[in-house]
Amino acid sequence: MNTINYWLMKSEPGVYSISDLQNQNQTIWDGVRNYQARNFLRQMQIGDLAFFYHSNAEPPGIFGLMKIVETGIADPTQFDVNSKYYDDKSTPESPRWQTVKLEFVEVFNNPLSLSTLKQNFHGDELLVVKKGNRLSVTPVIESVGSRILEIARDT
DNA sequence: GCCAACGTTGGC
DNA sequence: GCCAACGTTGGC
Repeated sequence: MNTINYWLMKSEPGVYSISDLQNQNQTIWDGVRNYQARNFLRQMQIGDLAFFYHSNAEPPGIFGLMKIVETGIADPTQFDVNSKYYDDKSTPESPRWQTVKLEFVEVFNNPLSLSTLKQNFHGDELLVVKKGNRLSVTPVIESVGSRILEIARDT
């Protein structure tokens, strides 16, 4: 079966924003150092769609869409002694942190701020609106994902 | 394996 | 800047 999954991925726009991805077209999503988030990265399939969420932003929310174009990439920053994401327990033979390559799809006409998301979805439907949730990579159930797309593309 | 101390995330 | 809600670390 080749079902397309939806994901939500957070980044602080001051560090890396949807505009940065638009300019670059593709990026490796590096720097994730949380096991639960990494496990979701491992589950991603080529062709899956991911919402780009701006955290620590004004306002926080979903601002665009990207697509997974490559999976199972060893995060290069884990081997870089000068990176803040360096992990001395990880080796190239058995890397601890895997990630994906993403391609820009679109900037949303109607971004969905966190408050808008809270009006439309509950915490059990969409983890990012759940109080206390800090995961930077989360799955989005399909019906919620397509509803977000509808709202985001509405003109 | 427990859990206190500490660090981080991220909304407000 | 505040602080709630986590996750991680390390002594025992």
